[in-house]
Amino acid sequence: MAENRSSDTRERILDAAERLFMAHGYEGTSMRQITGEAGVNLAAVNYHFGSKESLMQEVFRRRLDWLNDERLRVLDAMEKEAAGKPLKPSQIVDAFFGTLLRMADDEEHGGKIFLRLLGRTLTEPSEFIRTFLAHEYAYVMERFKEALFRSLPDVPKAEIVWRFHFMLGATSYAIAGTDALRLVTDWQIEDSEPEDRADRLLPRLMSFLLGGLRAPLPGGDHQSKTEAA
Amino acid sequence: MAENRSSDTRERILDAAERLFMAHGYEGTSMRQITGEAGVNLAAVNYHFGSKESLMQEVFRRRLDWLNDERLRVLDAMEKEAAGKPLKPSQIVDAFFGTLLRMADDEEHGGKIFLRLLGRTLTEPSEFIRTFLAHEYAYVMERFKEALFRSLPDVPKAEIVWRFHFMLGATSYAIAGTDALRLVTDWQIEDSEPEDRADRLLPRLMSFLLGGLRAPLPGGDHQSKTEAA
DNA sequence: GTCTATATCATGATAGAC
DNA sequence: GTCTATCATGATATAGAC
Repeated sequence: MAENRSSDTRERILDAAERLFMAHGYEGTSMRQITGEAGVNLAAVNYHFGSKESLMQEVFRRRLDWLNDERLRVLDAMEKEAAGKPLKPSQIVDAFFGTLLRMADDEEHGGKIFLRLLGRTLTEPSEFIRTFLAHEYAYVMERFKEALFRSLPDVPKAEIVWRFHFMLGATSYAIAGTDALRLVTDWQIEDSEPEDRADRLLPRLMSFLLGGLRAPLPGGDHQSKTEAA
Repeated sequence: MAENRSSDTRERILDAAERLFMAHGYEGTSMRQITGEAGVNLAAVNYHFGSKESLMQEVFRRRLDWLNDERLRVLDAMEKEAAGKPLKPSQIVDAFFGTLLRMADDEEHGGKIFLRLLGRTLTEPSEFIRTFLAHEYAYVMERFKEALFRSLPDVPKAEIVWRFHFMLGATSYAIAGTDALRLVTDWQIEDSEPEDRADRLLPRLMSFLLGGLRAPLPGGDHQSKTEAA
C-alpha cells in the first residue's frame, strides 16, 4: 500500500499486457484489450509507456532483469565454490535453465504466465522484441557460453553453441506449452496428475537437456551406449 | 504451363502468404500485403479461400499432407523391413524429424520458408491453427508414438511422450531459426560457412535429439556415463 | 495523472460491374 | 474470375478538459 496511484496503474497495465500478450501474441493484442482488462483508461498506456512497443519491452525488462541477475548470481557462486576448476555441465545447465524454470512457481516474478510468454516470443516473428532481448542480455549469454566452453574442453566450441540453441528450443517449447503441446500431440500423460506437470517438468527437462548436450558428436565413432537403449 | 489462370492465382497467393506469414506472423500480415506481393487483386483471397483463416489452413495443408505422407511411407518401409521387430529409436527419429528437415532442400515442397513458418507456428498464439493441425494430423503422431513405445519398452510411456515434446521443441526452434537464433545469442559459428548451416543442421540435431531421448531417466541411478564428459 | 472525445489510418470482407 | 469501390469495424495515438 506504499504504492501511489500512478505506479499502481503502471503495474496493472504491465500485468494485463503480460497475460494478453501471452494469450494472443503481440500483434493479436490491442491496447483496448489491455486497458480494458487492467481497468484503466485507454490513454494510460501511451502516457506511461509512450507506445505499444515500449510497453512490450517493459513487460520483458521487468522480469528478465531479475531472472538474469539471478542466473549470474548462481553462476558466480558456483564458480567461486569451484575455485578455478571448470564447472560440471549439469551445474551450468541448472544455473541457466533451472533458474528459468523455477520462476514458474514464483508468482512474485511472473510465474507461469511470463514463462509461457517468453517461450512463445523467442520464435515469434515480431523482430523488434528479439532484437531488444538480444542486445539487452547479450552479456549473460556470453558468460554462460564461456562457462560451457571451459566445462567441455574436448567439444568444439561451434558444437557447444549449436547444442545451446537446441537446449533453448526444447525449453522454450516446454514452457510455451501446456495446452499448445497437448493440442499438437493430442496425447495424454497417463501416470501424472495435472498439477504434477510443472513439478515434474524440471527434472525431466534437465535429463533431456544433459543427454543432448553430452551426446556423442555427429561425425564421431565414440558411442558409449548401445543403439537400442 | 498446363495450369490455367485460376490455379496460377491460387498458387501465387499461397506462395506469398507462406512467405509473409513466416516473416511477420499471422496477425502481423494483412490481406493487402499478401495480394500485393502475389500481384493479384485484393478480392482474390476471399474468392479463392473464403477467409484469411482458411487461407492459413490451406498454406499448411498444401505442405503437411505431403510431409506426413512421406513420414508414414518411410515408417512403413522400415517396419516392413524389420518384420515385426521393434525399430531402433534412431530410425524413428529420422523418419519423423529427418524427413522434416530434408524438406529444407526441397524447394518443390516449400523448402526453408515453410520450415521456418512451421517452426514458429507451433508456439504461436493463434489458437485456430494449432487446433487445426492437431486434429488434421493426429493419426501421424499416433503412429510414431506407438513406434517409440515399442522401440523403448523399458521406458515409461509418459516419459517417452515428454521427450517427444522436447524433441519437437528443439526442432521447431532450430528450423524457425537462422536469424532468430543468432539474434538471441549473438554468437558466431566460427568453423562453418553460412551455407554449411543447413547441411550440418540435420546430423547435429539428430545427435542431440537421440542423446536426449536416450538419456538416463530423471529419478534413476543408472547413469552409464561420467558426469563431466 | 486521468479522463473524454476524436483524429487518422488500416483492417477483413463484400457488392456488383465487367 | 477479376476488377473497383466501399462498408463497417477496429487499430494506435493524441488533444485538451478536469
